Amino acid sequence: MLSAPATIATERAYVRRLKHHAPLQDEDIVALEGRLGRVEIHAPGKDLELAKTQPLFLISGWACLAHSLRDGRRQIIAFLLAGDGVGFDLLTRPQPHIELLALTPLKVRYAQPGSLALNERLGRAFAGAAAEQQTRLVGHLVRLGRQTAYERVAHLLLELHGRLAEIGEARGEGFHLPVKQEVLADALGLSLVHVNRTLQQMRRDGLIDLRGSQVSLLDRPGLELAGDQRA
Amino acid sequence: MLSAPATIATERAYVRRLKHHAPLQDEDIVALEGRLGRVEIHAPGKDLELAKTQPLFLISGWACLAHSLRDGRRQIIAFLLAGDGVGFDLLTRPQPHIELLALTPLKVRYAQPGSLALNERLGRAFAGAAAEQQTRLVGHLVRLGRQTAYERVAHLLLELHGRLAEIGEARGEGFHLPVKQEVLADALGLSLVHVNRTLQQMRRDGLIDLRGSQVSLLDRPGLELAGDQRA
DNA sequence: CCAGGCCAATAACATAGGTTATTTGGCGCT
DNA sequence: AGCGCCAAATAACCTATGTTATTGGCCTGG
Repeated sequence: MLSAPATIATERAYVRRLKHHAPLQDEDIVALEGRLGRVEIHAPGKDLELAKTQPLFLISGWACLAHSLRDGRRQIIAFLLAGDGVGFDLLTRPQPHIELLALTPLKVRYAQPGSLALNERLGRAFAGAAAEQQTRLVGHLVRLGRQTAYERVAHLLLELHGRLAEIGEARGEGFHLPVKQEVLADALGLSLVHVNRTLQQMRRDGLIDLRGSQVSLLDRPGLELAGDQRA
Repeated sequence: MLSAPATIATERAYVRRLKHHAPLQDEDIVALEGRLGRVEIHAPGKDLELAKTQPLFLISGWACLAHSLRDGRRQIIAFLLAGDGVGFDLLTRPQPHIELLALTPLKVRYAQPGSLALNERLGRAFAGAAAEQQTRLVGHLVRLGRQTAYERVAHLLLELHGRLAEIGEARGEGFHLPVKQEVLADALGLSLVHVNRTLQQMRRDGLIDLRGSQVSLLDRPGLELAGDQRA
């Protein structure tokens, strides 16, 4: 059982996420919660060992899925935020050589192994959530394949802001971006230095404000013009 | 009903594919076939309008999923070969702005809309197939984000050869690559010219042989050294 | 058998982005 | 208050890849 209201709100980001994709009944939630287990907190930098662990939901904090090459190059496959699930269904099913990395202090809740699609509605909810992740994956692929550094950064900032807004972690046009530029670089397929250059340029262009790890999207139309990838 | 044995073999590439992921019974196949419908042939260059169409299996030929940006830049998300399904489950579920493009004369077989996971076994088979596509998608992402042109080409050639071998369309270390270099470029996030340069270089390095659209992997260890992305 | 197209192959040049190194600016710790 | 550390910010230089253009082979249609 959960205690304080504030706790409830955050503990259940994943419920809101799932409800977003299918109209879940109270009984579904109960059934789902029945399959959820212990909560753990991990320190930033911790590798959660995707391959060996049970599926889990992110309660709070940022994580990422990353693939490292022999020589140390690293590609971040996806960012994971509160409410995101890992290890269910398809997306984020264990894959060779992919690690699940805590980027901030991370609170996760583990689930029983095996599908949590306990009924039709939950099935649709999980499928919807997985499809959403998949869409983001494709967007990321397009970024890496065919967008310039400037476009990639703009596109990623918009994506993150949108996702954070959905889970109530944005403040208007601003949000907290708790990652080093090195991490952005590994996500965007760029060098650390060039990420910095690009951020400076966007700052000079008046598109964003950046102080510490606080970002503000000052000129959303401008950012969308720069980053959007519609046909 | 199918007529000639040769036809059976190719018509059912998707059955072999699914069996690869779960031990299907004859009754499963029958049930599945019952939900499959008309066969169509499309000319190269044809956009099959992913969003408007039913799910389908590729019977023969090559296709791709592609995303085009406003200014004409294009990113190929995935290559699709005989036996691959499109529009089922997650991967290749209709997504905004993504087109399904025939790269060669293409024979496809449409399915009833809705899930074809008619039972437990079929469900696992489809999930497995989707997971496989997903793994490839992630591999592609790493290619685009963190590999050099040379590495990307090597990695893609190995992937294609592997997939073609699985469906009996490779000849030893060689295979037919029925796409223009422009298409490779759009898949690899490179320019046409640089793809050509890179192929020439690999040729000079004795890694591949290239005559017309026939490719041979002359030095597999060399290619793997160049292209593999294991940690 | 020639003309036109298409695509691979090159060449020459331009640039986005990578690399290495140095400086600056917080910020916690003693 | 001063030290040390880490990450952001810059600078200078380098290179992989992009761009634009030209050429040559090959096939196809007339």
